[in-house]
Amino acid sequence: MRQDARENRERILAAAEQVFGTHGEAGSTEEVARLAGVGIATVFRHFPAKETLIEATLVRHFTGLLDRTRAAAAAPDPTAALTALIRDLIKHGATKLTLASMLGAAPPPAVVAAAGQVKAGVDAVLRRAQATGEIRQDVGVDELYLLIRALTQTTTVSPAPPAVLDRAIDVILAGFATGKGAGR
Amino acid sequence: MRQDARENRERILAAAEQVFGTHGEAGSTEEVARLAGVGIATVFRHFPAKETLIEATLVRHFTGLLDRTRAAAAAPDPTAALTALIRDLIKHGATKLTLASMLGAAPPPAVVAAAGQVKAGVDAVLRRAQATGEIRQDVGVDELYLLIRALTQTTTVSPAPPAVLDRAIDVILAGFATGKGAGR
DNA sequence: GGGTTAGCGAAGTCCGGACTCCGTTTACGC
DNA sequence: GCGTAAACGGAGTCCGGACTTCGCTAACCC
Repeated sequence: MRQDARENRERILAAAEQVFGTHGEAGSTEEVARLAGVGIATVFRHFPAKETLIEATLVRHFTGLLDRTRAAAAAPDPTAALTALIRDLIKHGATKLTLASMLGAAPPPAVVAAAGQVKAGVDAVLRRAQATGEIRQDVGVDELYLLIRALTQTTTVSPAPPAVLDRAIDVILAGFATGKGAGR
Repeated sequence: MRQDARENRERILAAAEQVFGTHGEAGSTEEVARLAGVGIATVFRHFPAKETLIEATLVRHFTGLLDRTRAAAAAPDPTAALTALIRDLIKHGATKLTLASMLGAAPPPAVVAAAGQVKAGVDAVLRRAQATGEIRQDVGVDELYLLIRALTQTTTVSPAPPAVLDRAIDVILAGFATGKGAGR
């Protein structure tokens, strides 16, 4: 592959993350092309269909999340690492997880695999924190991941004031701490 | 207004809630018409633009939520009422709150008003529960409403297993209970 | 029960966005 | 530098979905 082609591909993916992240799948391919500074034909040469472009954008995005998750797994204090990871995923890393809802019921295997790796990474961080006894044992990564996804998605669609989001995350963290049975 | 017109209007709104709730704003007007058992022109006669239809659907929906909220405000045990309301809004009542994200940055005043009433209703229930001392004082309705919206939206877009959702709600409820400072 | 008119549905028009064609440009090996 | 083929961009085509038109149907009033 020629070097300019490689560069364009990267610029298209970056533009796509921006556009689809902001407008959801309603974002148009032409907008992506304009933002990337290329012609629309170039977009379709690299990604034969809009769906392909979305898929590649998602995989790229999840790969970025995976890096953050890996870093958390290696941090010294397990519980602090977990809470920091939760904040991190919700506030910075996962800005465009909304994308995940764009493929509906049948996401392509590559995306499922990438998302699964991230979830597995979060699971590892969670278990390590549970082992310290500071985090409840009776909840698993499914619940945590659901909550992360939910807040990420919602704040992406309609941003909440940072202070509100912070306190909402506090509530979740308090709910995950030990010292209280199942809520009710 | 003639009686058949009124009936059709109601059937169209019910169909719209179904269609837009399932497919988001990607749902087509034609689909709504088919589900309502009327011609597409009838839909446009009652609601001159798709946006108008969506707006009316949202107001109708929020009105339904308001009823549930009012009922909770009148229930005997404040804390039990709050937890039940949270579950209720997330699991049954708010199935299509996703719609709320459909109008983007500038929702029509009627929708804002309807949503505001619901939020005020939730606030009343929350304050009553806080007065018992069983619910943390350092969080407000903003955080609660954000979490409800988040879970509602996410589970609408990609349903989570009921057991997972239940436990996730438990975590939130535990986070709202007193007996632990701000999470961290 | 008959006239009137609000209300109806099917068959359109129109537009925006996904995708293609083709003449031109430009990176890269010699 | 120059030939060549990979890569490009803009001007299309095509389709699906929002909205309109118009001849017909049937509720309501008397």
